[in-house]
Amino acid sequence: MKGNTVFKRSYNQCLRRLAAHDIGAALPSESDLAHTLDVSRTTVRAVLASLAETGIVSLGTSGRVLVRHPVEADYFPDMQTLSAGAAVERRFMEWILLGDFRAGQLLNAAELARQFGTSTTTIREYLAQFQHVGLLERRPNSAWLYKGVTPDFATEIYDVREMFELRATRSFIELPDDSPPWRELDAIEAEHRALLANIDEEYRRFPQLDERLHRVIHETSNNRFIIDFYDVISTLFHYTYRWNRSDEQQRNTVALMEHLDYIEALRSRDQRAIDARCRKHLRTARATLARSIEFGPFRSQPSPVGVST
Amino acid sequence: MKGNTVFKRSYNQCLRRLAAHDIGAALPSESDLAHTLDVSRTTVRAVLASLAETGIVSLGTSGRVLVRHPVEADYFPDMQTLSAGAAVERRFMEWILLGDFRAGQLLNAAELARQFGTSTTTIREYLAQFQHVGLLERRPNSAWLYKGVTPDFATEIYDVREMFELRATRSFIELPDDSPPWRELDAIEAEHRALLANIDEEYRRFPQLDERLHRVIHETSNNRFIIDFYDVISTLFHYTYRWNRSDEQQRNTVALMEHLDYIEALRSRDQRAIDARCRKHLRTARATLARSIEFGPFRSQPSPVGVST
DNA sequence: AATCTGTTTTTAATGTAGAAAAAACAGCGC
DNA sequence: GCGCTGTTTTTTCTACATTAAAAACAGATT
Repeated sequence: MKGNTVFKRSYNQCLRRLAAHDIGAALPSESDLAHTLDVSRTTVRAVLASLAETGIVSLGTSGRVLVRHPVEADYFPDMQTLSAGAAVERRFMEWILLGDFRAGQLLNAAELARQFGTSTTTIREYLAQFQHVGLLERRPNSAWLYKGVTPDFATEIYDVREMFELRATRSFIELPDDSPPWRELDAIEAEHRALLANIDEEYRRFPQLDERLHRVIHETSNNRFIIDFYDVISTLFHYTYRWNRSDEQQRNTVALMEHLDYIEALRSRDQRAIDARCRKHLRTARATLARSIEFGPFRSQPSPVGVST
Repeated sequence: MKGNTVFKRSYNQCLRRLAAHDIGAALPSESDLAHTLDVSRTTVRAVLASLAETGIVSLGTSGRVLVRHPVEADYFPDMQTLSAGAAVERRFMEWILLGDFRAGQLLNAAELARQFGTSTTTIREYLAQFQHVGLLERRPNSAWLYKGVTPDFATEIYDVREMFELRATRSFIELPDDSPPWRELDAIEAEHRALLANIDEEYRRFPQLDERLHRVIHETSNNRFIIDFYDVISTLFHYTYRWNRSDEQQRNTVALMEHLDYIEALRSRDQRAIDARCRKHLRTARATLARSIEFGPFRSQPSPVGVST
């Protein structure tokens, strides 16, 4: 039937909020909570009922009142707070990109469902979505084909990425200096310098910063296709990044410097300079991905499940 | 449960082939048929069994033999030969793009299922696919939002289209003159001239020719993202084309001429000329879409309410 | 040995059911 | 009127069941 992950997530969120309240303080109204937790009042009521049952809140004379602070054991495990679909997405990405899975192999929906502990319906829905990442191909009335993160794939995705990012810089430099994206760029630049100053310790923070820089640029494009495509890139790189950890600090340092050059070019608002710096950085990133593909995913835990040839 | 559309489609295909056979002639082997119809032998056997039952073939001394030629009544209606998913796709596109449906409206899966005569599962799977066309937005645990074919949408889709098509011309002109895409271009050009010579009668054939030209160019890109995107464009335009039929012949004539210029530029392999002609044509096409949006879909199915003006 | 056909086993497509969540409704207090 | 809570109605989500189609298996025929 239907999992109650929304309830569990809301319950946990609610507990976190209550931790800041004083004992005996009155809780906000149901509609209020519904709005802050971004769920329906129906769910809020279920949460409140459950909290009352656990004895964390109780009905005082004028509304609900906090009886005791929540402890660690009151929370639901984090794993259970992802919706079935989101859970499948994560497990699937890890399985396909970090596991022992080769281009050209066929996927079996029933097998995956068993392994991930969900129904085939959920698996199917997710696989269908995943087609658009370009890694899966559906063969009607038959299995799914994994096309693999091959050199061809890298070329294709980077060709599009370059077009889109260059285009996005055009809209970026149209914005006034005091617009939110430029403010964000200031912050990003500052973080770059901070990170470079302490690169030996913190070089692992690079991917998160990289994502932030490229995303703020893409988002100014105001183009849903460009932004959606960046979501694909972002997800993908989150996983392929782990394939090759050799020279990681060295590579991140280079990329950070390229970012600073790129940012400087953006500030100059000189299209030619921007194109040059952007292209240069993406060339480096493309080469990094190409190397990662040579390495391939770690073979730490080969799983023979759901595989056929 | 599961529709038998594969069976019906194969049955019809089989009948079409038999029409060319002589009475008494032996049929090909099962595996042979399975290969030519591109289905499994299981399906072929079901078709053959059904044909035997209808008396169209019978088991002679040495294999199956054609008894009588099929007549019109033997075929299944074409409508039934689309898989549930494909049928929903078509009905949905017609409903959303040709029907009275406004940007910002919410879609109700159960309602759609009832209206289309399928299950909610099928509807859901299709709606999920449809997100990436950029016209629908999913709101978890709630309805789907139709974002509408708005001027913004037109701008966004054409911005990407222009980038992609220009990029595709780069790979196109790399190919040798005698490669299949250039052969196809020759054929397309010839059809353009033939159509222009008889434009008064045949101007309605333009969309099909337009699709052929742009597709052959996009496909040489060898980039799955570019090709997938052209599928989106192609589907979309197939429907929005019907929104505005004023000056149709005039508009098609202009577009055909622009195509010929574009083709000429491609032959010259001069990038600058190609860019100019391609951009010019896409500008025209973009303006046509913009005009269509002004007209909107509210013409094909006049509302049953009130009197005509 | 290779190809054909008859049979059995798997797997994907899709409808249905039931729980969770949202949305709508209704009465109450101010 | 406005916001709050209790109740009822819809709608989405997801497990499961069932059938169509594919794939695998096996004997027969050339």
